[in-house]
Amino acid sequence: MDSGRLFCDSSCHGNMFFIGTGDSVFRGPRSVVNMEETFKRRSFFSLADELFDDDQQLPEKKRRLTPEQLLVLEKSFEGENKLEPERKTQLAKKLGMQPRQVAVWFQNRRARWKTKQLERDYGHLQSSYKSLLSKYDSIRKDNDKLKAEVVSLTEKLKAKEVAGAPKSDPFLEDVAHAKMEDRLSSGSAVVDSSDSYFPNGDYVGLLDVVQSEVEDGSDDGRSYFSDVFAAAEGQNHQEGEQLGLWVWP
DNA sequence: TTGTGTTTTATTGCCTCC
DNA sequence: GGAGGCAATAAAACACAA
Repeated sequence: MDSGRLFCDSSCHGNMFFIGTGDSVFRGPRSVVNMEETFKRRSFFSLADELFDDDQQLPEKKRRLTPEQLLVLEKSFEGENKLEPERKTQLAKKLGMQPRQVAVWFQNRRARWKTKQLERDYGHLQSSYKSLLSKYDSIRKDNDKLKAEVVSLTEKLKAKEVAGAPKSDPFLEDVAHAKMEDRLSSGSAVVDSSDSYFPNGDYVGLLDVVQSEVEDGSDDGRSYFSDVFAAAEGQNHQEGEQLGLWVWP
């Protein structure tokens, strides 16, 4: 058996060298300059003479931490996920570990926590997006419905004009115009022949403008329902903050 | 038993902060 | 410039299906 022999053959990986054979190998940096430093930094085999016992057996394999050690480390991590030097030393002493080992455990634990957190954040964002999308679809449908009503009423007004309806009072036209704008901007304009603000008025121009804006895409629908989107975004903002997520400003 | 995928422990190199 | 953090990665340990 060639235990303890330093070699670097085809089994070398990257910048590593191996001591020992088969399953029991000790890996360290290939660089000779760094060897001594690396031996000092080793956690399980922190010094070269720790590698082998008196019987010249193979070095101890990398071992997992005991459940007791993990429990204490987890509790400590729960309290504070950053490790100040004093706490590191205390934990190492208490658990019979190298301080470096404790530091590495915290580092890896932070990495695991970050991964889980990203997964959670992704899930929350996905559900927020779905909820917003469904609200948007519903608003879009309402908008389509209103557009259809506008078209229908426009046609009725045109027909009435052709039939020779008398011109209305210019003052009443102004009032009706203002009311129409108000109802359109609030998104609540439901107009039918029995409840019309414009018994004799000519609002084809106004209606054409509204209709063309919607059709040519110069308005994405949000300007008509800005309050709804603001509410949805506000809700999302609140939810995001509650969940500790990044939220748009 | 063995092959394969996942988790855990550890190293390296780079970056930032004091 | 040294200490400490993080991302990327290696490899042992472990889990599990075939």
